[in-house]
Parts: sequence; structure tokens; C-alpha cells
Amino acid sequence: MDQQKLPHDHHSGIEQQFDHMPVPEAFGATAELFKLLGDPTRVRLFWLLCHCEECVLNLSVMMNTSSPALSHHLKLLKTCGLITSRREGKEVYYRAADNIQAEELHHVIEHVAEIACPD
Amino acid sequence: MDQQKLPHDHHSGIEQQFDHMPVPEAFGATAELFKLLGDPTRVRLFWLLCHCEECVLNLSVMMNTSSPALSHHLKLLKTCGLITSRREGKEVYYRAADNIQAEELHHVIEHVAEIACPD
DNA sequence: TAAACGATTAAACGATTGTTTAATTGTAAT
DNA sequence: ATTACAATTAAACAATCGTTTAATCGTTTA
Repeated sequence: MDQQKLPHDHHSGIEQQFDHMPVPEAFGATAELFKLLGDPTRVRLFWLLCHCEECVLNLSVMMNTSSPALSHHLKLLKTCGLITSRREGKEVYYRAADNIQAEELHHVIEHVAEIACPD
Repeated sequence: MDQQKLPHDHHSGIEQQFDHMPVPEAFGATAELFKLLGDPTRVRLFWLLCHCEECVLNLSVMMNTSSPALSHHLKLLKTCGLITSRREGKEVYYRAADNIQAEELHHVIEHVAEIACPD
């Protein structure tokens, strides 16, 4: 929102206020996070990983999804830092990351979806 | 997650806990909301409407987007109840809806995007 | 009632996304 | 080494999404 004049002047004082409107790029990372949880499989998977740490095979059964598909979703969630993983023998365990973004998004899921979370 | 046995037993007590795991449908509405804000244009538009009430033409200039495109996004946001509109003469004014979902998502945007919000 | 203006809708296009199937990598046990 | 098992990667496909262009709808004013 640079200094240009708006077509209509509704006397809302909006022009001065938004001369310093954040540039589009400022929202890119946020949109990316939301897009990640904008898939039914993925938001359910993330919610699940907020409540347990499990290996891919168990997760795929809990989620009723093929493991290649799940692996794909896990990779996306991990790339954005929403979940972490550790290998133990042949298995890789995933769980929600321990950061503010993950906590806040978990909270929103609970609140918006009105899902009763365990413990 | 019905009563079925998991492939691996990691003794985490996860099986009992998630016998009452929410069904996939429970996450549908939440995913829909996140998907809505998973677009850079739309999340920026929503953020803008959290801070002002404006007509489509002004919004399209602020957003640097064509009005048909903007109209499309506005419709989506309105359908999910994140924004409201009122007509005044030839113009239609939009603003963020006054509900918990909108407030909470606005808060997440601020927090995650680390955007300094006016006033 | 015409003309002008703001907003919305419709159709079409290119781009992105999620799933499937098959092949591959990594680790442990025989 | 070779077999078995868990996880990931690759390629291909249908489906969805966001933008553009053009046409239409609704309201106000001349």
C-alpha cells in the first residue's frame, strides 16, 4: 500500500493508516502454514501428533492412509517445522514440534473444531 | 480409530487413548478454515478486513488485485463466516466478522507472521 | 429510461495438489 | 551376504484452485 490515492474517500482515515501496510511477502510464511493445515488428512495427522509420538506404520493405520501418502504429508509438516522425527532402529517416530507455532495452531484446532482433546 | 490392533506395540498406551479418536469428518470444517487462509492473497485480505471496513474498489487497490478476483475471495471468506458485508448505495462494504473464530485466526496471523498490527 | 458506476458471476486457462503404484533406501536379523 | 521389514522417493494421474477476460446484475443519477 504505497502512497497512492484510493478511488473512494470514505473518510475512514484508512489511507494514512495503511501507508505502512505490510507487503504481500510478509504474509507468505503464514499462508504457507495455514495451507499446510488446510488439508483434512494433514490437520488430523498434526492433531494426532500433538497427542502422541508414533512410528509411520502405526500412524498410517490410525489415519487409515497408505504409508507413502502419509510419508508425503509428514515431510511437508516437518519441512515447515511443525513436527519432528527421530529414528530408532528400523522405525522413525514422529511428534509435534516443541515451539510456539505448533502450540498455537494446536490450540486453534481444538478451539475451532471443538474437539475434546485427551488428557 | 476403531478397536483394531496396531502393527507395532510401543507400549505407549496409545491404543486405549485413541479408541475414541475423532472421526475424520470432525476435522473437515477446521481444514476448510485453514485452507481459506492458506492463500497469500486471502490471508492478507482477511488481515486487512480485521483492521478496516472498506468497499470492494478500495480494497482491490489496497490489495493490488482485480475486483473480480477480489470478489471471488471475498465470497469464499464470507461463506465460511469469517467476514461480513453491508451494501450502502452502489457500494458494498466488507469487514471481519465479530466472532471467536475470526478473532482467534487474526491473533494467530499476528503472532505467527510477527506483523505489527495498527492501533 | 438511459447512462454511469460498483460489484458479482461465468467460462476458460494454467498451475498446483493429493493420491496411487512401483521402485528404492536404510536398518536389523538370519 | 541375503532376507525381511520400515520408510521414503519417483512418476503419473485426476482433481482442485486462483486468475483472467468478458458479460451480467444492482443501484444511483441525469
